[in-house]
Amino acid sequence: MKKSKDYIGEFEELVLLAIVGVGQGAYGVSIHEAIEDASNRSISTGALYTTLSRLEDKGLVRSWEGEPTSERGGRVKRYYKVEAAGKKLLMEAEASRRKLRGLKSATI
Amino acid sequence: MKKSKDYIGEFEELVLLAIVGVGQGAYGVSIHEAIEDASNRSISTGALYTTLSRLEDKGLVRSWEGEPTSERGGRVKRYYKVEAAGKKLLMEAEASRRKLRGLKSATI
DNA sequence: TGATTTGTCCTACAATGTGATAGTAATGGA
DNA sequence: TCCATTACTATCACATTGTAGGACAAATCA
Repeated sequence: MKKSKDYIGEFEELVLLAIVGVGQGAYGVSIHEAIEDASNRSISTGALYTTLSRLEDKGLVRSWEGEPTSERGGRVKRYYKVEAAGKKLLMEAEASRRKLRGLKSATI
Repeated sequence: MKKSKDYIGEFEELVLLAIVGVGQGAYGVSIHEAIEDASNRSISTGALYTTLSRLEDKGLVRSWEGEPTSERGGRVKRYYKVEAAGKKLLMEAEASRRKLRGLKSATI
């Protein structure tokens, strides 16, 4: 876990939000699906796993392996959970935008 | 004006929001100040101008030179305004996040 | 066994984010 | 008048993020 900067990138934020949103049982495929649904853009799985691993390096998410299921091809899943540090950054990102939107001339 | 992607980066979004928020008379220094105030992090001017120029290349903002003022050192300012395409991307970014936050388990 | 399915991970490159630093035009005062 | 000072914009080079395209792994089904 590397020391993290004090903010997160655009895609990193989507990934964190997706993990929180999916909740229990968030893993690669379900996270991927949540992001594609919400953003209407297609995300390569490579992009997702790379980002997940960077987020973990920075201590913003934690992951662990589950049990293999008995579905066909039911390979072991890696589950993800957002750490407190990750939630804090999510809130800060939102707060910054809210402040800017709150300026007198903001109309968006 | 290059063809833009269908989303904007984290800092780009702050810059766009700041321009909208500052409104009439948004220029380098006032935008810089708005972002630092809202985000509680210090932004180098280089980062800002580089980003402004990229946003303009992508057609998301427009800029024009103002008149020199009569203040000491009152050099010509370059004013900025967010174009419709920029506002659209701002709304889409917000919409994606809102959808993710709206998932059943979202608690943030 | 081997084709198929569900999943994860790696690699290489593009785009974005950043500090450091330079440059330009105006003013004010010795 | 000329230079220090002020207000601002701009460029460079490098770090960090974002991304596609496969490769790889393990389980099931026939």
